[in-house]
Amino acid sequence: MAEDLTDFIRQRIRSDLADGLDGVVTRFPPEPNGYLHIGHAKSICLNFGVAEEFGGKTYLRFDDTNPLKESDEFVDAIVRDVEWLGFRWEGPTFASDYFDELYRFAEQLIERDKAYVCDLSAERIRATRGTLTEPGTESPWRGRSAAENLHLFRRMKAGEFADGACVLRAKIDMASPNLNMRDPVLYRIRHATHHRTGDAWCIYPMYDFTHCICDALEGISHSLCTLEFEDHRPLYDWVLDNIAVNYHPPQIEFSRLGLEYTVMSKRLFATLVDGGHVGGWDDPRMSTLAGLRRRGVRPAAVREFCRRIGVTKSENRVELEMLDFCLRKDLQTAPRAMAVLDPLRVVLVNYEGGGEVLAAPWHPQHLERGGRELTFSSTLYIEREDFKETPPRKYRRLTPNGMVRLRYGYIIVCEEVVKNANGDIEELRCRYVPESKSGSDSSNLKPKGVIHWVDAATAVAAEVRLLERLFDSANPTPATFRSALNTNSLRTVQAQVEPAAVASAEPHFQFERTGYFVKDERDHSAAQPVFNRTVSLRDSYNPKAGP
RNA sequence: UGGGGCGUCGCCAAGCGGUAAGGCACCGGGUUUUGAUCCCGGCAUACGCAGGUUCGAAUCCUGCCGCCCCAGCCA
Repeated sequence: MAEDLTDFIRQRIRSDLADGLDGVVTRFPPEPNGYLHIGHAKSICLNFGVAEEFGGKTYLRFDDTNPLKESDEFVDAIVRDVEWLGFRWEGPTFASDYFDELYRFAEQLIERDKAYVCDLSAERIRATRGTLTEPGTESPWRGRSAAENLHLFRRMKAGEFADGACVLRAKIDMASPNLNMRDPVLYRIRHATHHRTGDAWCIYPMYDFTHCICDALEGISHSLCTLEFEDHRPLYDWVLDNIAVNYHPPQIEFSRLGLEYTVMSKRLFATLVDGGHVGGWDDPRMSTLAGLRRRGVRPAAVREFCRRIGVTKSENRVELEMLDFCLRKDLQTAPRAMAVLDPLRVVLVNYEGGGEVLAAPWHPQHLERGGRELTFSSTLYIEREDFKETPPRKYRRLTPNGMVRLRYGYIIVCEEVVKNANGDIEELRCRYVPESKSGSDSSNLKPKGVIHWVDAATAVAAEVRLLERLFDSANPTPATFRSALNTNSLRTVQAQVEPAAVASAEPHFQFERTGYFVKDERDHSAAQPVFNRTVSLRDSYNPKAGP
């Protein structure tokens, strides 16, 4: 598999390798505080992708330094999703694995007079940080001796202080134009049970102190992260420059994925889940990996998508069409079946056969994959949409006295439209052309259209979930995403499905002319079939264009 | 009006001083018992703007303009 990706990160790695770097080591470092989404897939494909391409390795490292938000449930979900995408990792490791070492480095910083225990409240720290245009002011505790700081820090660790009583701060520069360098907090007190270390600790290191050290300890050759951490790089470097480590990874930033009609934040997804706006983290409308999977998206499609969007430092908002293209491309090889989503009964007035069976391949371009049998009888269902009393321009389906071919079956001609008292069409009475049987057609008739159908006698009733975008707005923001929710994002219909699709062990199907569908991983059973529409088929029907 | 980034076709994105790749979308046409797939063709005299350097600039320099990120004891 020759890769030809030339993004700036790969260029940088090639250059480092040419300069003597002895191996590529990356890491994917999620906090286990939620499920992964497709934005994470971009990072996963990048980190694991470059390691694979350059013969290196990738750590799956959980950044679990905030016990209030993290849990094993999320660890398990993340492991499952990365595995699903098809990547193999070193570890997994946890930031909490390094709590002892981290603590020792913190003491080292104190001994070197590079960190101090500050008794200011959170509010005072904020107030004295200054603003974007004004420098901050130094904490009154900044001048404490190393010995006193060490003593205090040990008491913090021993649990002698309440949450918020004090913190450990880096001693850098309160006048730095970079707010992150104005004596950032390194450790805070949290009397909370950690999902892995339990109650062993009551002080927890902050991200900026933790991440760079974990990278160094694991020998990460390229620490790839998103753009919002650019301002943190000086701090990343400062920490490693001021402790006794012999290795200092470079942090390289790229832009996160923006996708139309969705949000890209674990926090916002959590809000949707907790607020009951969706069925859970794996709701098929969610752009979480679990949601995409349940919707019927396969890992190859996600990887293809990530390959196509590239890696740069530009802000971006990718159109949904790009994702849909990748889904269809991947599913193009799925077996075909017929399902009528909105059934309209058709009675063949001149059909007297019984037990007739028609042959249909699983895939029209792969006859070697065999096929299935379709029963045929005098009562069928067709798509309500496939009949129009007054056809629009360029309509190629059934009309009064018009003819159409039933896919893999016969040509039929509509002779009568039966309506109920409300004027709604209740059934169509049609004549079939006996000599037009698919494969042995001697009728010489050339109908303009071909439609899908199922035999009412053998069709299986199924719940089909038609999923639309979760938001009406192409760009929902944290401020607007509640009001931007699309209230019609889930439409459930009672469909009639060809029995072979239900009987088959295959989960993914193209229901001809209506899209790609998957058996719902939670709710589907042979007795009560439930399908989700992964993506509709491309539709170039344009009555306004052309002749 | 601090600091850090980014501005190439509707969207994504190549390009790294030698005269604008590719993909998605869109528009034509062909094949087709899925208005699908597949195939062929079209689609930036132009690179945020203005100057400058150069034989030559999207690429270098200067100055503007626009957009994004940063004031958690979150990551």
